[in-house]
Amino acid sequence: MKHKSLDDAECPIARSLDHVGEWWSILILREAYYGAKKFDEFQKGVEGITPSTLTRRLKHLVDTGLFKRHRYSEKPERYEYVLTKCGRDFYPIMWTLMEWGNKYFAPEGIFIQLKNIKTRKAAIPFFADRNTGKEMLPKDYQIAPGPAASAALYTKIATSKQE
Amino acid sequence: MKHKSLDDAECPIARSLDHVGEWWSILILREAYYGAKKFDEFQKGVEGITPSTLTRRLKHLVDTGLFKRHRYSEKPERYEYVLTKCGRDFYPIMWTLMEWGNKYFAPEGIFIQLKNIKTRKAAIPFFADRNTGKEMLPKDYQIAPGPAASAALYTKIATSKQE
DNA sequence: ATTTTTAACTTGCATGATGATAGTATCAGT
DNA sequence: ACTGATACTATCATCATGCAAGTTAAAAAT
Repeated sequence: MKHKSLDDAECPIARSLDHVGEWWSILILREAYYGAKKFDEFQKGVEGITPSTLTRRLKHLVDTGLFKRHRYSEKPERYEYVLTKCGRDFYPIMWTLMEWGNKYFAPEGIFIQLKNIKTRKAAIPFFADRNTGKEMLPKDYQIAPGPAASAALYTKIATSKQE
Repeated sequence: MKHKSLDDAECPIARSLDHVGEWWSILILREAYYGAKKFDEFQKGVEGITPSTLTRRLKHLVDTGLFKRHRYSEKPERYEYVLTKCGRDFYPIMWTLMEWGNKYFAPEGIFIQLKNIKTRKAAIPFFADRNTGKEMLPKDYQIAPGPAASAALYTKIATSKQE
């Protein structure tokens, strides 16, 4: 789809989506977390993606800094796609998407879940605030303008009655 | 974009994306968290969206259970879009997208952030595991097959070398 | 009484992105 | 020479989107 870049929007959510908001991008990242590095691994893991789309998406993810394209073979020219720090730090979004999906869209039961590697116990993740050490509940927090917010954004948020 | 539904995929991430994976959807949800309910509020808040796309997206979000279309006026036929529980429970994904965007794509500084309503202090969210009460670090956790996983999925995950 | 405004869309068209399918290029091994 | 692995590229019909304008219907303003 044609749509303008959100990279200059005054909103970190919009900017994040500018990097991973297109179809397939997050599924490609999921495969990377599973350990995929090579083109074919992504193609097999992400069911239904066409090679041309995979090429485009990988290129975009490399261009915006989530993957690094690394040449792992000289003679036959071969590349692999490895996550950068930025790409690795995407994991909280992956985890929350997984939890939300498990909660609302898994009537047949849980397909995948997070497990503690040592104890083998399924994790029950929740948000906590480092200031208090306590759980962050939506009723106690709201989105507020930060130091770099423009006057317009400030007004927009100030006059909104958040849920 | 034309693409098959991921609703039957054995992956909660794919299923979640089936609901909110299209362009604009998450931005529309963001506006809902700001308090938007009416069509025009969404259109003003989500910069650049066209009314036809907004109509389609709202319809999809209503169809898949994130919003409820509620008639708030009889004489002039008027509807508003209110979040369901499922839609409200999307907030962790919104929060993590916001944090990730603030961390990597906000060179000018923070535009918006989460604040504790009482203390007015900016939150520093992190994941904790209810089993241990401690922070969940990616190195200690991995994606594992759940009770409903098929043999094929089990094999796929078992043979992957996760990062 | 007439005009303007508000609210919630719909319609039509050109453009751009995607899915399906097939094909290319290079090298390794048999 | 042939097969297979790896990493794509090419073509084309179809679908989704952006853009701009129009619609409906009531309320509010003049």
